[in-house]
Amino acid sequence: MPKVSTDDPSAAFFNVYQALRKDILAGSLEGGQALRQDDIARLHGVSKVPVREALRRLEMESLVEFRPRRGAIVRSVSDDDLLEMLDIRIALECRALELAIPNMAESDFELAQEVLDEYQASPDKELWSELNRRFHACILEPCGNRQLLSLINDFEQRVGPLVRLRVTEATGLERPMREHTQILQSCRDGAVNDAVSALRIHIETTKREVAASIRRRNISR
Amino acid sequence: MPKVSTDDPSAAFFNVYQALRKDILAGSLEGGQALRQDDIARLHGVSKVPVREALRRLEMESLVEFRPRRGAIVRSVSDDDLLEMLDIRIALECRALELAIPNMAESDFELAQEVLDEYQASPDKELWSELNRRFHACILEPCGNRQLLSLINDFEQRVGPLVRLRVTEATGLERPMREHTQILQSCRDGAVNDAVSALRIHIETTKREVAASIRRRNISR
DNA sequence: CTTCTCACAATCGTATACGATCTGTAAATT
DNA sequence: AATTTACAGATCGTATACGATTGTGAGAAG
Repeated sequence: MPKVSTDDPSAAFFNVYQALRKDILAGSLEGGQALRQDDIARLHGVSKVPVREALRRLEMESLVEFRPRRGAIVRSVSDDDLLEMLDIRIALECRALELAIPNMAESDFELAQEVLDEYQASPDKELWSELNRRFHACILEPCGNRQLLSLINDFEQRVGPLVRLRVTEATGLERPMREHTQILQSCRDGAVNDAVSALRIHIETTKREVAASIRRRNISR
Repeated sequence: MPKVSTDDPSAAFFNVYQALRKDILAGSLEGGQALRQDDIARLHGVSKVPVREALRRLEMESLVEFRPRRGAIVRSVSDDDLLEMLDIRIALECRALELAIPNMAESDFELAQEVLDEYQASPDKELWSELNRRFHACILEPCGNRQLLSLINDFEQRVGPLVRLRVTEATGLERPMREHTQILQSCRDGAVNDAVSALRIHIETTKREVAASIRRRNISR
């Protein structure tokens, strides 16, 4: 018996962290909601120490906010915050693509094309956002900059669900598909500037859609 | 008697966090060095709980690394990591400048010019890096994107000291001064593309200097 | 009926306590 | 002599305990 001891060393902290993060990103927890340490601890069958570590980590991610002597609350993402994050995403993804293109091999193009084909074939709206995510990951991954890819991934996880709430349903399949195809073609051609500006316009369009959605909601109040 | 109660609420955690962060960024703690929780706790006159919270926060910043059951160590920044961070800095600062220029007022130009004048007048090498930091902050601040500025600031704090170790002494005053002047002039002209590509070249030059320094060190081993 | 005061419950932030695991050293075995 | 085993000290990760602070509701004053 190996007795590999699958027991995670600092598992308690990490489990709480992941659970809270998942719930916050999924939107199950409303912004401003108080996160009582004792409750969370009991819920996960641990004590407060790992809970506080998890909350501190989430605080660093700006997912929760500590108020002195009043504990942690779920940080609500304002409209401005969301638009700011989209601007940052433009910066990060465009740079990544710029660095990625010179490194792309034929197999990268094929992989990206497969994702687009799957996209085309999928009637399921639920899958679109996942396929969109995979396409972006696919063309950016060759950049070889792990920290950059990690940053992009973090922002995607925070921005993605919020954007999906507003535009994915409305935007349809046609426009993103056309833009993705054009980006991939420019990558194939090694046309760095064309590809980057196509990607930039692609994300800027999303940003404008989000801004429009926000505008409409604010007007109709 | 106001009895404002200057006592910080969660001061213990924050003091430890800032002290450790300062030491790590300043390089007083070598990469790989073990950070013993009990020692740090005794040193700051607190218990382990705030220490662990501080370490978790530093872990999120990739400044320390937790090894299961073996505690935390100072994360050493590899040469590749440093070059990666400079690439990210290019992405972030160029985007910030692009967003900033349309928002710049005359007073912004004046402020930036003052920094450059101070630069010119300062014979003190120690001040150059600080003035360089202030110039960058100055022209990027009008972008109005708080999260972006915060990200840029984080990277500056991590990259700055490491870059300074290698290039500041060698590069002199003339080249940065010329590049800064040109960037500011393009900003004044509202020439966004010129300003951004000048800034990009400015940072890329730094990256090349760092890469050259690394190369030389590796060859002579 | 409204507003202020005050005590009590709830919660936070941190210290202390304790089992589990790791590391280093010295004896024991091959 | 080299490698393995055994044991002790150190350290980690977490649970429990406790003072401090803040919100809250009942009762008194206006």
